[in-house]
Amino acid sequence: MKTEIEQLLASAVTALVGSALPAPPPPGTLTVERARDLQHGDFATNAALRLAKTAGCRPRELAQKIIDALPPSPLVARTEIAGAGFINFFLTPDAYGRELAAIHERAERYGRTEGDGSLGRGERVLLEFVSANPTGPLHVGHGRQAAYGATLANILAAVGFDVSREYYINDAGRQVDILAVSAWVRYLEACGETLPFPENGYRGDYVRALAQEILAAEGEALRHPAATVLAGLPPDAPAGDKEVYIDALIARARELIGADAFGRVLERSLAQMLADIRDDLGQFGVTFGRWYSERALEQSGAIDRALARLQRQSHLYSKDGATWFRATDLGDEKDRVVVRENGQRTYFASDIAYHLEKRERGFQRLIDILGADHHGYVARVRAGLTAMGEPGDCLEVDLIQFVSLFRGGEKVPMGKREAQFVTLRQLREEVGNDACRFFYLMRSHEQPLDFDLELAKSRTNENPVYYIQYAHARVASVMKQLAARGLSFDRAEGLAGAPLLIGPHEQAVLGSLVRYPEVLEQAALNRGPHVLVHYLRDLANTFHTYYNAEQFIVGDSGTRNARLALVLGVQQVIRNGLALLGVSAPESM
RNA sequence: GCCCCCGUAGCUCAGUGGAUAGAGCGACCGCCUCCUAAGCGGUAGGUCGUCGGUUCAACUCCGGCCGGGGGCGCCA
Repeated sequence: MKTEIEQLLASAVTALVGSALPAPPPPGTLTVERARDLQHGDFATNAALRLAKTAGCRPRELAQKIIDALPPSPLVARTEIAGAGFINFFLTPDAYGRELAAIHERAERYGRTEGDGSLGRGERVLLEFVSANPTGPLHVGHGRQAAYGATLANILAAVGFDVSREYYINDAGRQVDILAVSAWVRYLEACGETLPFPENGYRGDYVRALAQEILAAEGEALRHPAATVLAGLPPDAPAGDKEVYIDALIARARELIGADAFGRVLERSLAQMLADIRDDLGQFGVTFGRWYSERALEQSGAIDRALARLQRQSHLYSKDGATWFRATDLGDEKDRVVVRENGQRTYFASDIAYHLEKRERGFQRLIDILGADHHGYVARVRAGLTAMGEPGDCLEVDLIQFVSLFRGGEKVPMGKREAQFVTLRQLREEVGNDACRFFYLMRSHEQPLDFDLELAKSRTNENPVYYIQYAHARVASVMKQLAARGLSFDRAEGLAGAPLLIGPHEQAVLGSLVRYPEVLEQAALNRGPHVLVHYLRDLANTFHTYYNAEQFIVGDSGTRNARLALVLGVQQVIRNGLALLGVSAPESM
């Protein structure tokens, strides 16, 4: 609808070039927007205000010329000049009737666009999100990233982007060795050994579960006396350095049980963690087209290729025995190590290799969704891409602010390495998937989120989750009522009767309903799923208001079908919107 | 010290240059003999942190302060 009006405006202004206007207006000046106030019609444009200076006349005069040049349209009932020079467009009842028919016709595809006419124009986008280290269960912060990423992917796909979703598995570094050694220490405990747990180990209960699996698979073959394990190790924190200690412990484990057995412990632990993460996300309705292994990346030689490419462009140098990337040349605040003194590549090295590889696979746009604590990382990866000859702006990073849980007004303490943290799984089980996804998406991702557990769980009118779902269920209820009275819905008659929908509440519902496609585009452009959440709430509100004000929707035979066409349209749009959010649309509640 | 995010109603937050700044919750007052009251209507509540700048127009853009959160490793 909006694009049709914009096209009218564009053709009017184009017709004025040469007479009232010296030159065609710069792109982006000819936009129409939803009027905020009903008195201002349906759409408004400030084009005359913006073009008045170059036209050399007063805004209101130019507005009149534009109006005179507007081609006739079945959508526009009338126009007016308002305020300093706004042009307001009032739509015909038929304009809404057509859109309502489109909702019925396109059904679950309503709002979706694809191909050249769409916002995305089929551009290939790689959306990488969650990518949590497979060293423990997902926590509530990952949950927000998962909900955000999955919904953003849905929205981008709906407006015509060709979206691929990917999870990058950091399975190559030291942290998985730490996971393995943590599991082995718990295994030794399970065998009956007594030894201190490393400060820098993973101490969550899930590690004990891993130990039990190892015990079941290996028996006591990997058992060694605690004294042998600890002999000659440096002191752990607080007396010593916990990093040094755990590295020594890893080396000791390899030495005692052998590299093969250590590898089996590691593989088993990794596989178990990944299975848990995958299952957790799957239950949350979050799936990926590809789970990309850092080790696979390494084995493919991609990291070597990336480093060679940097070397060739003279972006690398040696200092203190390490190899550095001259990131400061490209906007980063300091240079970054890519190969450590001990010969190991850094996480950053594999990361830029991964991003290069994404480009090589043909993705025009790379979107990373990361926790807010990763913001420093943006400039350096972008610098890396630029150094390798890729456009730095092909990478976009959306940072997701932190989540705080509240229970009865009290903040729930969370910490990653401590045993006490709240997992996504616990959260989902406590409040349910629908409430969980809804609450995660309710706020802008740029805003820290206070997640109120009591509110999310409550089945009262305080809880915003059910409000939208209830509107959907209410329409289903109306249809049941219709059937119970031996009546049926005549779609053709309903759509033909759209001009009968002239009551103020009906107009309000129609006005809200037809905004859906615009809202999707706006949500996509802003990378803001919360825009959709707010819209659905607004639509549900206009519907509930109508429902309460209307005496009896199925009652009057003259308007019955038109009204049913309207409320079924509401139901369809709500269902489509909730589907993008990953929230169910129940038939009854 | 440097970098990022934020500051809007009592609380939680929408509003990325336009017309009289909005919503939910909380508070107060109303609405069920009929399609689900998980609903609806109404009232109260604001110098948009602050000072300056940019322009026809600033909550919105720019700069300085003040306040809150986060980040600055040869960790990931």
